Formats: sequence, structure tokens, C-alpha cells
Amino acid sequence: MRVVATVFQVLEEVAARQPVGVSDLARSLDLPKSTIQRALVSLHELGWVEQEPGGTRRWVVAIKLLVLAGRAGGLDLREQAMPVMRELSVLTDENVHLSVRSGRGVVIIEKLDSSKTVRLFDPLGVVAPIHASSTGKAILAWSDDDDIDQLLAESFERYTGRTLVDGNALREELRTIRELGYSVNRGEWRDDVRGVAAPILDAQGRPRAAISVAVPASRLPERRIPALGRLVAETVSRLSVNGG
Amino acid sequence: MRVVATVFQVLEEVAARQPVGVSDLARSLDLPKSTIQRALVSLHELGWVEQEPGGTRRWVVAIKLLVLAGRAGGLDLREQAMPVMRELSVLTDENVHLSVRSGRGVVIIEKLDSSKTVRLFDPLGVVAPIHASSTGKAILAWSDDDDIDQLLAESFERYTGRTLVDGNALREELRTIRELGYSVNRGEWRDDVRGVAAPILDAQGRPRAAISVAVPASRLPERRIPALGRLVAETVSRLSVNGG
DNA sequence: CAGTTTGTGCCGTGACATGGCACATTGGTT
DNA sequence: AACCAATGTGCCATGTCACGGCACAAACTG
Repeated sequence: MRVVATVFQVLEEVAARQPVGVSDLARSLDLPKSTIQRALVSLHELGWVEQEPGGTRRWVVAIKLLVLAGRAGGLDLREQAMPVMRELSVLTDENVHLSVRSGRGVVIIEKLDSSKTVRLFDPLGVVAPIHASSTGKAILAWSDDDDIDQLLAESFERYTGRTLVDGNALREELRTIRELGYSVNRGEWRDDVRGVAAPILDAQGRPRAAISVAVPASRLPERRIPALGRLVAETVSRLSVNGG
Repeated sequence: MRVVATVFQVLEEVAARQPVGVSDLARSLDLPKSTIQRALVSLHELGWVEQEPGGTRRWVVAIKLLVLAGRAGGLDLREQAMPVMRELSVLTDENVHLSVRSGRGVVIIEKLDSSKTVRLFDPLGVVAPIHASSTGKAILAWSDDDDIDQLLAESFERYTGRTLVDGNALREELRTIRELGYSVNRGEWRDDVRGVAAPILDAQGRPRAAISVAVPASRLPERRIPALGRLVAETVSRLSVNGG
């Protein structure tokens, strides 16, 4: 349906670039102003977007979206994972993320934050590249070969000097991950952020999600990685259906 | 626009009752099956809903929604509030919520969880009634009189024996809250959950949001409330534009 | 295997989204 | 203050595309 596509396009664009005005949207979506206008009015009537407070006429997405999204991504998964996440949070006092795959990315659907002051602030809904994040690689490592092949068919973006962009290197790494039981991100997406993750598997051994401990690079030297990795792998494995 | 309304209706209904099938939706929304079907197909093509894994034909909302919503409700507010929330979290080791108003409710847009095992699991996006939650009452207490009058025009639902449903009693309570600088919820929504909250005010003294500490009733006896209240009020006041 | 409910696909009709255009409003500049 | 560019808003004739009734297929029930 035509309208639906444009309306959601508008909604996404507003979310991505808020606060944003009609003409601006018209330009970036390459649609007539009147179309954008109608879409915005409709979205507004239904309560999905709002005018920015302060009398400007620019649009922002409404909180109502958050209510909708609260139900997304498996409430039960989040609730199940919580005890394990809390345990990791207590043991490490670092940020703990629960992420699921979404296409060529992974999305944080639940988190516990470190109490330390040097902080990474990753709000819920952040999308990390699947090939350059610990959770992404953990999920990938236990995915079907078909899945992996399909993903590797397209090329990967480079974010830092350490990003793995070569298909063969990535395949090799996935094998190591399966052997170790955990994945490591050594600043492959953002230079100063490291992380260690392990997957949550369902009864068929397929990855449902992954839990990671994300740490500023300065606090996770190479020699500490194995111990943290084993901790994460062991703790998270309790969530997999077979019990480990 | 007609289509847009129905499509979002479908999306909301899927979110609320997922996993749910076509006929079921047709019945509860009182729309022809074909209409629902078309809406679902469109939503699916755009990636907002998915078939439940496992071969059933029931629908659930996709994680993509969470990505959209991640931008909602003021990223900057969440980031600004984080240090203060973290401070409260460390001092109390109880759940700390950041909520904004949404009509007759308040929505949790950010949170930090207690590490204690007796836990309240309130996922992001949970909507609490404005008259029966600490954050709701904190926001209300600093709202315009017009706003309050308008809200009080309709009657309030009773949730527990302690819920304030009488307009006059509520007005009186709001006055007390303004004097004390913090609001208290003594199991007025859920019997076993208490909370203490204070508002974040903008330059004009209007409430942007509120931060609460939410505690199982058993851990917050009456005599402890004032001290916790003062702590919350004082800590949160640093976020208000005038600096407290 | 019959009976019932649920999901899927088709099609003629006409409601309604489209997008070009003109007007109103805003805000920045001289 | 006055001008100008850019933005937001509203209208309308056109024809596209969503509507919903219906019929078939598929899945579940007992």
C-alpha cells in the first residue's frame, strides 16, 4: 500500500533527524511538500509525532512510540535474561547489554548500566553492526551457514583500524568464537569501546539473542579478556534452553 | 487519512495482544478480514511486524520499532538525567525511573535497576496512571492549574485501597507535594510497590519529567519515607534549569 | 474423515490520496 | 522598518488504489 509506505518513511525520517521541518523532509525523501504535510498531520492526529515544544514548527516523534516498542522484541526474553544480566552487572560493575539481531545489525533491547563514572551511554534501540560488535559476532557464530553465507555476500563497512572486513578472516573468527564460547570486540566499531559477549540459544541451538559486557577500552586490557570471556560465557549459558 | 489510521490501529493491536492472528484482529477491531490482511502484509513488507517464529501464522511486532522509539522522548533528557539517576541508584540500590507525561499516564523512558533480587521488572515504555504513581503526581504538582483542572474533570480509576480518586483529596495532596518538594506513592497503583519522586523543571518552572525511586513496599516503611524523599528531591533538583 | 475456524487471493466500485499550485507565515538581512 | 527568501498551510481536479464482499485453501478439532 502506497500511503502506508510513505507515512512510515516520514515517521522514520522524523525519528532519525528530529527535530525536522516539512520542507526539509520533502527534500530528503524527494516527495512533494503537500504529501509530507498530509502524512505529518495524520501522524499527529494519531499521536505519533508532535510539534517541538517552544513554538517552532519542527516535528519530533512522540513518546507513544516508546509504549508500542515496549512490547517489541520479546518481553519474556527480557524478563528471563534479567537475572543473568543482573549477576554480570554485580560481578563486573560494567554496562551489560541484551541484544537481538535485526538484519545486518544488532539492537540493544535491554541493559543494565555500570555505576562507574566513565560511562558509555547506549540508549535502548541502538543498532550496532553485526560484524563489528561482540553481540553481533556471538549471534553470527551460532547462526546457520546459509545465514552466514548470505550475510557475507555483501561487503562490510570499516569503522576503525580493527574492524574485520574480510570475509575469510571473519569466518575464521566465528570458528574461534564457537570454540571459546564467547566473542570479543576489541574496538572494532568504536575505538574506545571493547566488549565480550555470549549467545542465548534456543532448544534447536539457534541464537535468540546475546548478552554482552561493554567496557571502555582503558579498563579492559588484553590479559583480562579471557577471564571475563569465560565468566560471560558461563553465566549466559544458563539461559540457553539445554541449560548449558 | 483513512488507511493510515487503520494500519496504525492494527499495529497497536498487534503490539497489545501479540501474538495474534488475522481473524482475531478482525473481530476486535471490527474490520473486514481482508482489510486486516492487507494492513499486515504492508506492515510486514516494511518490517514493522513479523510472523511469530515456529510456523504459526500469528503476528508480533518487530524489533525495528524499538529502534524508532530509541529516539523518542528526548535523547538529551535521558542523557542529562543519567548522572543523577546513577547517583540515586548507587545511594539507594533500588530501581530508579525517569518518566514523562503522556496524557493521563506517565511513561518510563529510562531506568536503572536495583541489583537486589526482590525485583520489580518495569520495562521501558510502561505506562503508569498519572494520579496513582509518584512520578505522575510529581509532574502534576508542578503543572499549570488549567492542566490540573482539565485532568480532574474526568474521574480517576481506583486500583488499590489507597488510590486517590477524589479530586479534592488529590488537589490537597498536590499542595503538600509542592511544599515538601517530593511526591510519594504508597501502593496506590500496585499494592506492593511504593515510590518517591521529584520533578525536573525547565526554565519556566514547568515539569519536563520526573525521577523516582521505586521500592517493594516491604523495604520502605513509613518512617523511612521522609529521608528518602528529601534525598530524591535534593538530588533531582540539580537537573532543573535554575540549578535548584 | 467431516466440520469448523482461520488464512489467503481476487475483483469491480468509488472513495480518497495525489501533487501541482497559490497563499500565508516566518525569520533573517540590509 | 521593509524586503526577501524560505517555510508552512490549504485547495482542488484527476485517476489511482484501498475497500470489503466473496470464494477458496489451509489448518485445526474431535
